[in-house]
Amino acid sequence: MSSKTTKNNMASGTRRVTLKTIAEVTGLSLSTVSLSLRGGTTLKQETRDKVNEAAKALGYVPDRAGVRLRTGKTNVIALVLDGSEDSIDFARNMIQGIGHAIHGTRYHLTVIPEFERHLSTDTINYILSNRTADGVIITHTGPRDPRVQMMIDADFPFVSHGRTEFYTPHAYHDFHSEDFAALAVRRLAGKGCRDIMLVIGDDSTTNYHNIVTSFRKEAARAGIEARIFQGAAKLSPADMRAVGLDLAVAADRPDGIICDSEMRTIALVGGLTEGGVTLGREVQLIYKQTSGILPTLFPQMDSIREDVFAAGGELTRLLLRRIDGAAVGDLQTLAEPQPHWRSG
Amino acid sequence: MSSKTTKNNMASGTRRVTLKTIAEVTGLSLSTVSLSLRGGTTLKQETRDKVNEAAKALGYVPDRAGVRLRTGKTNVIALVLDGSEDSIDFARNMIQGIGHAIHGTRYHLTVIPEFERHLSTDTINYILSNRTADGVIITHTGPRDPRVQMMIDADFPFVSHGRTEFYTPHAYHDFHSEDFAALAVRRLAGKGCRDIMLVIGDDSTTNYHNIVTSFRKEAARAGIEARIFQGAAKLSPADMRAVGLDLAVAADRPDGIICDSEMRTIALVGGLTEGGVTLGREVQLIYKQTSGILPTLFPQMDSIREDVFAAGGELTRLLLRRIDGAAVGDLQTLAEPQPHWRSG
DNA sequence: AAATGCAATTGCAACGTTGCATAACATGTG
DNA sequence: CACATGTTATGCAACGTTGCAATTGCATTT
Repeated sequence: MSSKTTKNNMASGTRRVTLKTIAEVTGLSLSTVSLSLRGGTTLKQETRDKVNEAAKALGYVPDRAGVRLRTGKTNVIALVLDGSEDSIDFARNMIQGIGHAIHGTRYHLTVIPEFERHLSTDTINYILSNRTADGVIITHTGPRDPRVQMMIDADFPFVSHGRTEFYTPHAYHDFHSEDFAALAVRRLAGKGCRDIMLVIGDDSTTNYHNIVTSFRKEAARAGIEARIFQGAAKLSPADMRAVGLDLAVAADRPDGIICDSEMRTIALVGGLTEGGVTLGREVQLIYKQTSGILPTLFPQMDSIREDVFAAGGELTRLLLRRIDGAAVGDLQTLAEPQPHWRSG
Repeated sequence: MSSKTTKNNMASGTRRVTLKTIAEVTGLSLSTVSLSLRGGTTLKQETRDKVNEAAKALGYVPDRAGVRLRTGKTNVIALVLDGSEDSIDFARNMIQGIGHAIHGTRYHLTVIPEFERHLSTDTINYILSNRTADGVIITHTGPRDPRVQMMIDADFPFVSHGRTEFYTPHAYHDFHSEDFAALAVRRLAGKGCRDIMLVIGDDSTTNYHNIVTSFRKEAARAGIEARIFQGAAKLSPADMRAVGLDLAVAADRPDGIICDSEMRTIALVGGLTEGGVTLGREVQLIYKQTSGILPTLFPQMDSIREDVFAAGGELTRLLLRRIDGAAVGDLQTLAEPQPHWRSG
């Protein structure tokens, strides 16, 4: 007479398996079952086996709401997803990387898309005050990123894709942008370029500064002319294409270009080509690549790769260790750029 | 003596605001506060105002774990993210669309990346049996998609990006692939093509069949030759490029091509161009476009657009209505293809 | 035989919320 | 004045979990 009136029905109509169910089946108390499942060492081995068996047979999975209410642990990590369009399929790769890393753990991933960058502190504030997640992953980090500041102040577990300039250390995983720029400059110099240009966007990120600094330094070392085209972030693809066209026919056309974004590379190459430039001949171009499709599009062009899938995985592993209390000093890693040089 | 030992500390050290807090502040009982906040009409207006004021002043937000434990409502929607790479930035656009639609609601988005397609029923099964979300969004739906079957059987709220062939109706939002194919064929015919080819991948989706059927029908009506290049899904971008190259130099080269994917379009165009074909001259090409970057890359080529951001928003709205109990018959919508014809 | 020590198990309260059943109170009716 | 009626507010139990304090059973020791 109770099975019909029970609220706890699953799709199939059977009652949900909770600790209570296991307790009833095994004849043990609820507390014992709970303790056993959490690996209580004071329990008899026989008891523990019995509980494990029953849990497995019944397909027990701890109720997230129960755990969360009692312990405060959400078993959720939050990805704050920047709206940036620089890198093709960045979101998919990052999410797949995270997903791969949390597979088999109790963690779920919630994604919080960001629409307006200046409101990003609201997002973080919401997560902090509502205990929405156990940890946060942010991307496109700035040197004095207010989101980082907030989470440091709150002592909340997070990891940033990108470094900062804060005195207090924090967990991060970052692309080694300095090496990227240096590699690119050396490659261009090696190909005989004497007047190179860096096309780069979004100066709000730390990577921007790292690239610019390294670019200048390495060009100086190689003794070649180095120019920077800034503010590309605000340009639409069509405008960027126009820039490429202008560049192609300019009197002081550079003989080497480094581009930090796939989207800009596509637009730029379109303009340059339309302007009559043959890439790899009159102008050498090296771009930062993440998606795998661009090498197919531009098989003759050099590129340097960041593996965003791997970055997602690494960020996640760092974050989980941070959540488990690891010292942030041990949670700082860099990914080496992977050069893809064409024809020697 | 209790403030120090309290567990419920927020980052700032202040106690978390719960119904109890409001009850203490207003001098009302916990039950009354709860009732009032949920809009209990039996309460005096004066009381309700008092509660609302206090809640606002204290910044009360209902605890998700508490609500979830008590009611079973998770306030979560789950996006099962297909690993497909056909469409550039599909994931970002979809997620942003969903994010935009749930903004201001109590819903959060969790994303479950899918690695192996044949395990997709495990994912759904997990969600169903663990009450992980209130509703699910799936993409890349097949005609007899087992995920759909499962959720129909379980009477679980979901919406699919794509239609199915099941007898039992369900909520969906889909791109009008038939119109896409028809539009494309007519455009090619109008440009004088007499021998057109459809390059299409992944025959596991319903869209595949819709496109193929419509393509054949419309070509027959126009009285032109119609070929289909199948199985493109399994080809790498490099292989696809090779296909383009082969096609360019083939004796029976088609004079018009329709491509259903951005990634394949990029690779294909690369091969065709390398083979000496000038798109828009010897061969006309129309592709399905979602990202906005391709028109910059191929300014001379026609395309037909699906707005994935809008699709994400629409899917979400349908799903939320479904969760609220709307009849599925009212939750089926199609998005019209948006032609972007170049030069008249 | 009572007391001690130890191993193994359990009762209880709490986390924040909701909804039912009931209580308190004021007002109107016989 | 006793009683019913309606309005407004509240007590209580439950959702599933955890961790502490307490209990049980049993073998040793005094």
